[in-house]
Amino acid sequence: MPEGHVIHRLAARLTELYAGRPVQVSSPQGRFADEAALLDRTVLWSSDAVGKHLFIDFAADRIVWIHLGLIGKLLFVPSDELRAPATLRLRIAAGSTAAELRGPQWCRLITPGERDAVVAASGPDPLRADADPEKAWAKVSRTSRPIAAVLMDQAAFAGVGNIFRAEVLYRHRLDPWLPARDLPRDTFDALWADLVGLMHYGVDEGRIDTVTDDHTPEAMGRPARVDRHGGEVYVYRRAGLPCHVCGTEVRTTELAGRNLYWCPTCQATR
DNA sequence: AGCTCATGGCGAG
DNA sequence: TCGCCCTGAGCTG
Repeated sequence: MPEGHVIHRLAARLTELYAGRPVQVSSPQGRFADEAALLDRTVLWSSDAVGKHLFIDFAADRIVWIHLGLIGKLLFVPSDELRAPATLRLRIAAGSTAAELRGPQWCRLITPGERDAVVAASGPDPLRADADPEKAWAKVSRTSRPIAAVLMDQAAFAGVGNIFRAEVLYRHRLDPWLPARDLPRDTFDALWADLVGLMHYGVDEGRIDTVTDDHTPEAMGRPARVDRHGGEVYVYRRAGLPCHVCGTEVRTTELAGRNLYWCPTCQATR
Protein backbone atom coordinates (compact mmCIF):
# COMPACT_ATOMS: atom_id res chain seq x y z
CA MET A 1 0.00 0.00 0.00
CA PRO A 2 2.88 2.31 -0.65
CA GLU A 3 3.79 5.44 -2.49
CA GLY A 4 7.42 6.46 -2.67
CA HIS A 5 7.58 8.08 0.75
CA VAL A 6 6.72 4.74 2.38
CA ILE A 7 9.51 2.97 0.50
CA HIS A 8 12.06 5.61 1.48
CA ARG A 9 11.02 5.26 5.12
CA LEU A 10 11.47 1.51 4.91
CA ALA A 11 14.92 1.86 3.37
CA ALA A 12 15.98 4.23 6.13
CA ARG A 13 14.63 1.93 8.83
CA LEU A 14 16.32 -1.15 7.37
CA THR A 15 19.61 0.73 7.19
CA GLU A 16 19.23 2.03 10.73
CA LEU A 17 18.47 -1.39 12.16
CA TYR A 18 20.74 -3.68 10.20
CA ALA A 19 23.46 -1.86 8.24
CA GLY A 20 26.89 -3.40 8.79
CA ARG A 21 25.51 -6.36 10.72
CA PRO A 22 25.20 -10.03 9.86
CA VAL A 23 21.50 -10.82 9.71
CA GLN A 24 19.31 -13.89 9.75
CA VAL A 25 17.46 -14.20 6.46
CA SER A 26 14.70 -16.68 5.79
CA SER A 27 11.58 -17.26 3.74
CA PRO A 28 9.09 -19.13 5.93
CA GLN A 29 6.65 -19.18 3.03
CA GLY A 30 9.30 -20.81 0.85
CA ARG A 31 8.96 -18.68 -2.25
CA PHE A 32 12.29 -16.92 -1.63
CA ALA A 33 13.94 -19.82 0.20
CA ASP A 34 16.91 -20.51 -2.09
CA GLU A 35 17.86 -16.85 -2.17
CA ALA A 36 17.35 -16.47 1.57
CA ALA A 37 19.70 -19.39 2.21
CA LEU A 38 22.42 -17.62 0.23
CA LEU A 39 21.96 -14.44 2.23
CA ASP A 40 21.50 -15.95 5.67
CA ARG A 41 24.11 -14.80 8.19
CA THR A 42 25.82 -12.52 5.69
CA VAL A 43 26.28 -8.80 6.27
CA LEU A 44 23.56 -6.39 5.23
CA TRP A 45 25.37 -3.32 3.96
CA SER A 46 22.55 -0.84 3.42
CA SER A 47 19.16 -0.24 1.94
CA ASP A 48 18.04 2.39 -0.56
CA ALA A 49 14.94 3.44 -2.44
CA VAL A 50 14.35 4.74 -5.95
CA GLY A 51 10.74 5.60 -6.60
CA LYS A 52 8.75 2.60 -5.40
CA HIS A 53 11.72 0.23 -5.76
CA LEU A 54 13.36 -0.95 -2.56
CA PHE A 55 16.91 -2.31 -2.68
CA ILE A 56 18.74 -4.10 0.11
CA ASP A 57 22.47 -4.60 -0.41
CA PHE A 58 24.18 -7.59 1.13
CA ALA A 59 27.79 -8.72 1.12
CA ALA A 60 29.17 -10.25 -2.09
CA ASP A 61 27.24 -7.83 -4.32
CA ARG A 62 23.96 -9.55 -3.64
CA ILE A 63 20.99 -7.23 -3.88
CA VAL A 64 17.40 -7.93 -2.88
CA TRP A 65 15.00 -6.02 -5.11
CA ILE A 66 11.55 -5.56 -3.64
CA HIS A 67 8.47 -3.97 -5.12
CA LEU A 68 5.50 -3.96 -2.77
CA GLY A 69 2.90 -3.39 -5.46
CA LEU A 70 -0.56 -2.49 -4.28
CA ILE A 71 -0.89 -4.80 -1.31
CA GLY A 72 2.61 -5.67 -0.18
CA LYS A 73 3.76 -4.77 3.32
CA LEU A 74 7.06 -4.62 5.13
CA LEU A 75 6.59 -4.46 8.88
CA PHE A 76 8.99 -4.42 11.81
CA VAL A 77 8.09 -6.71 14.69
CA PRO A 78 9.78 -8.09 17.81
CA SER A 79 12.08 -10.86 16.62
CA ASP A 80 10.57 -13.42 18.97
CA GLU A 81 7.29 -13.24 17.03
CA LEU A 82 6.57 -15.41 14.05
CA ARG A 83 2.95 -15.22 13.00
CA ALA A 84 1.33 -16.34 9.74
CA PRO A 85 4.46 -17.94 8.23
CA ALA A 86 2.39 -19.12 5.23
CA THR A 87 2.46 -15.59 3.80
CA LEU A 88 5.84 -14.50 5.09
CA ARG A 89 7.91 -14.18 1.92
CA LEU A 90 11.03 -12.74 3.52
CA ARG A 91 12.18 -12.27 7.09
CA ILE A 92 15.31 -10.36 8.07
CA ALA A 93 16.31 -10.35 11.70
CA ALA A 94 19.11 -9.21 13.98
CA GLY A 95 18.88 -8.31 17.62
CA SER A 96 15.40 -7.65 18.91
CA THR A 97 13.71 -6.59 15.67
CA ALA A 98 12.67 -8.54 12.59
CA ALA A 99 11.51 -7.18 9.24
CA GLU A 100 8.60 -9.12 7.74
CA LEU A 101 7.72 -8.93 4.05
CA ARG A 102 4.29 -10.11 2.91
CA GLY A 103 2.43 -9.90 -0.39
CA PRO A 104 5.08 -8.09 -2.45
CA GLN A 105 4.60 -7.74 -6.14
CA TRP A 106 8.08 -9.17 -6.36
CA CYS A 107 11.13 -9.96 -4.28
CA ARG A 108 14.16 -10.97 -6.31
CA LEU A 109 17.89 -11.40 -5.93
CA ILE A 110 19.70 -9.28 -8.49
CA THR A 111 23.19 -8.07 -9.39
CA PRO A 112 24.51 -4.49 -9.28
CA GLY A 113 24.17 -4.35 -13.06
CA GLU A 114 20.53 -5.33 -12.89
CA ARG A 115 19.93 -2.69 -10.25
CA ASP A 116 21.58 -0.08 -12.47
CA ALA A 117 19.15 -1.02 -15.24
CA VAL A 118 16.16 -0.58 -12.94
CA VAL A 119 17.41 2.80 -11.80
CA ALA A 120 18.15 3.89 -15.37
CA ALA A 121 14.60 3.02 -16.42
CA SER A 122 13.15 4.98 -13.54
CA GLY A 123 12.14 8.59 -13.90
CA PRO A 124 13.35 11.24 -11.46
CA ASP A 125 12.23 10.66 -7.87
CA PRO A 126 11.21 13.86 -6.05
CA LEU A 127 12.57 12.31 -2.85
CA ARG A 128 16.10 11.94 -4.16
CA ALA A 129 18.65 14.74 -4.12
CA ASP A 130 20.05 13.43 -7.40
CA ALA A 131 16.71 13.70 -9.21
CA ASP A 132 16.72 15.69 -12.43
CA PRO A 133 13.30 17.27 -12.99
CA GLU A 134 14.24 18.05 -16.59
CA LYS A 135 13.65 14.38 -17.32
CA ALA A 136 10.12 14.69 -16.01
CA TRP A 137 9.62 17.87 -18.01
CA ALA A 138 10.83 16.08 -21.14
CA LYS A 139 8.04 13.51 -20.69
CA VAL A 140 5.39 16.03 -19.72
CA SER A 141 6.07 18.48 -22.51
CA ARG A 142 6.03 15.87 -25.27
CA THR A 143 2.79 14.02 -24.72
CA SER A 144 -0.89 14.73 -25.19
CA ARG A 145 -1.79 12.18 -22.50
CA PRO A 146 -3.72 13.69 -19.58
CA ILE A 147 -1.49 15.16 -16.91
CA ALA A 148 -3.19 12.80 -14.41
CA ALA A 149 -1.92 9.84 -16.43
CA VAL A 150 1.63 11.17 -16.72
CA LEU A 151 1.81 11.74 -12.97
CA MET A 152 1.27 7.99 -12.51
CA ASP A 153 3.98 7.14 -15.04
CA GLN A 154 6.98 5.94 -13.03
CA ALA A 155 9.29 6.84 -15.92
CA ALA A 156 8.20 10.47 -15.50
CA PHE A 157 7.58 10.88 -11.73
CA ALA A 158 9.08 7.98 -9.79
CA GLY A 159 7.38 7.32 -6.48
CA VAL A 160 4.23 9.31 -7.16
CA GLY A 161 1.10 7.24 -6.60
CA ASN A 162 -2.63 7.66 -6.60
CA ILE A 163 -2.85 9.88 -3.51
CA PHE A 164 -0.10 12.30 -4.49
CA ARG A 165 -1.51 12.44 -8.02
CA ALA A 166 -4.97 13.49 -6.91
CA GLU A 167 -3.73 15.88 -4.25
CA VAL A 168 -1.06 17.66 -6.23
CA LEU A 169 -3.50 18.19 -9.11
CA TYR A 170 -5.98 19.67 -6.67
CA ARG A 171 -3.42 21.90 -4.98
CA HIS A 172 -2.56 23.43 -8.35
CA ARG A 173 -6.23 23.53 -9.42
CA LEU A 174 -5.39 21.51 -12.51
CA ASP A 175 -7.91 19.77 -14.72
CA PRO A 176 -6.81 16.11 -14.60
CA TRP A 177 -7.53 15.75 -18.33
CA LEU A 178 -5.34 18.66 -19.35
CA PRO A 179 -3.00 17.37 -22.08
CA ALA A 180 0.36 17.24 -20.37
CA ARG A 181 2.11 19.22 -23.09
CA ASP A 182 -0.26 22.14 -22.44
CA LEU A 183 1.11 22.51 -18.91
CA PRO A 184 3.04 25.80 -18.73
CA ARG A 185 6.64 25.46 -17.66
CA ASP A 186 6.17 27.54 -14.54
CA THR A 187 3.23 25.36 -13.52
CA PHE A 188 5.35 22.27 -14.00
CA ASP A 189 8.09 23.81 -11.85
CA ALA A 190 5.60 24.57 -9.10
CA LEU A 191 4.15 21.06 -9.37
CA TRP A 192 7.57 19.45 -9.06
CA ALA A 193 8.56 21.63 -6.11
CA ASP A 194 5.27 20.78 -4.44
CA LEU A 195 5.85 17.05 -4.88
CA VAL A 196 9.30 17.42 -3.37
CA GLY A 197 7.81 19.15 -0.34
CA LEU A 198 4.78 16.90 0.10
CA MET A 199 6.73 13.70 -0.32
CA HIS A 200 9.51 14.72 2.06
CA TYR A 201 6.85 15.60 4.60
CA GLY A 202 5.45 12.10 4.01
CA VAL A 203 8.84 10.56 4.75
CA ASP A 204 9.28 12.61 7.90
CA GLU A 205 5.78 12.14 9.30
CA GLY A 206 4.77 8.77 7.88
CA ARG A 207 1.52 10.17 6.50
CA ILE A 208 0.22 12.29 3.66
CA ASP A 209 -1.15 15.69 4.61
CA THR A 210 -1.86 18.04 1.75
CA VAL A 211 -4.31 20.58 3.14
CA THR A 212 -2.78 24.04 3.40
CA ASP A 213 -3.08 26.14 6.56
CA ASP A 214 -5.94 28.28 5.28
CA HIS A 215 -8.03 25.18 4.55
CA THR A 216 -7.45 23.19 7.71
CA PRO A 217 -10.53 21.91 9.55
CA GLU A 218 -10.02 24.63 12.17
CA ALA A 219 -9.70 27.40 9.59
CA MET A 220 -12.73 26.19 7.67
CA GLY A 221 -14.88 25.35 10.70
CA ARG A 222 -15.34 21.72 9.74
CA PRO A 223 -14.62 18.45 11.52
CA ALA A 224 -11.26 16.84 10.87
CA ARG A 225 -11.49 13.65 8.89
CA VAL A 226 -8.39 11.56 8.65
CA ASP A 227 -8.59 8.92 5.96
CA ARG A 228 -7.43 5.36 6.53
CA HIS A 229 -4.26 6.18 4.60
CA GLY A 230 -3.51 8.48 7.52
CA GLY A 231 -3.70 12.14 6.65
CA GLU A 232 -5.80 15.18 5.86
CA VAL A 233 -6.42 15.59 2.14
CA TYR A 234 -8.51 17.62 -0.30
CA VAL A 235 -9.99 15.02 -2.64
CA TYR A 236 -8.45 11.56 -2.34
CA ARG A 237 -11.19 9.06 -1.49
CA ARG A 238 -13.59 11.92 -0.70
CA ALA A 239 -16.09 11.23 -3.52
CA GLY A 240 -19.54 12.63 -2.71
CA LEU A 241 -18.21 14.83 0.09
CA PRO A 242 -18.07 18.61 -0.29
CA CYS A 243 -14.86 20.17 -1.55
CA HIS A 244 -13.07 21.80 1.39
CA VAL A 245 -12.73 25.03 -0.58
CA CYS A 246 -15.85 25.49 -2.72
CA GLY A 247 -18.34 22.93 -1.38
CA THR A 248 -18.91 21.16 -4.71
CA GLU A 249 -19.19 17.40 -4.38
CA VAL A 250 -15.88 15.70 -5.06
CA ARG A 251 -16.15 13.28 -7.96
CA THR A 252 -14.40 10.08 -8.90
CA THR A 253 -13.78 8.17 -12.10
CA GLU A 254 -11.21 5.78 -13.41
CA LEU A 255 -8.20 7.33 -15.13
CA ALA A 256 -5.09 5.41 -16.13
CA GLY A 257 -6.52 2.32 -14.47
CA ARG A 258 -6.94 3.87 -11.02
CA ASN A 259 -9.60 5.80 -9.21
CA LEU A 260 -9.10 9.51 -9.73
CA TYR A 261 -10.71 12.03 -7.37
CA TRP A 262 -11.19 15.68 -8.28
CA CYS A 263 -13.31 18.76 -7.70
CA PRO A 264 -15.06 19.67 -10.97
CA THR A 265 -15.34 23.31 -9.91
CA CYS A 266 -11.87 24.04 -8.56
CA GLN A 267 -10.24 21.95 -11.25
CA ALA A 268 -12.21 23.08 -14.27
CA THR A 269 -10.21 24.13 -17.33
CA ARG A 270 -10.18 27.88 -17.60
C1' DA B 1 -17.90 -17.54 4.88
C1' DG B 2 -17.74 -14.77 1.14
C1' DC B 3 -17.21 -10.47 -1.40
C1' DT B 4 -14.91 -6.04 -2.55
C1' DC B 5 -11.45 -3.00 -2.43
C1' DA B 6 -6.68 -1.02 -1.78
C1' DT B 7 -1.12 4.10 -1.75
C1' DG B 8 0.83 -1.05 -8.29
C1' DG B 9 2.53 -2.98 -12.37
C1' DC B 10 2.92 -6.81 -15.61
C1' DG B 11 1.90 -9.37 -19.94
C1' DA B 12 -1.40 -10.71 -23.47
C1' DG B 13 -4.29 -9.05 -27.06
C1' DT C 1 -7.34 -1.78 -22.23
C1' DC C 2 -8.10 -5.92 -19.66
C1' DG C 3 -7.10 -9.75 -16.66
C1' DC C 4 -4.13 -11.19 -13.37
C1' DC C 5 -0.88 -11.48 -9.38
C1' DC C 6 0.14 -10.85 -4.24
C1' DT C 7 -2.59 -10.16 1.07
C1' DG C 8 -5.64 -8.45 4.53
C1' DA C 9 -9.20 -5.17 6.21
C1' DG C 10 -13.82 -4.09 6.20
C1' DC C 11 -17.84 -4.87 4.90
C1' DT C 12 -22.13 -8.00 4.09
C1' DG C 13 -24.66 -12.13 5.30
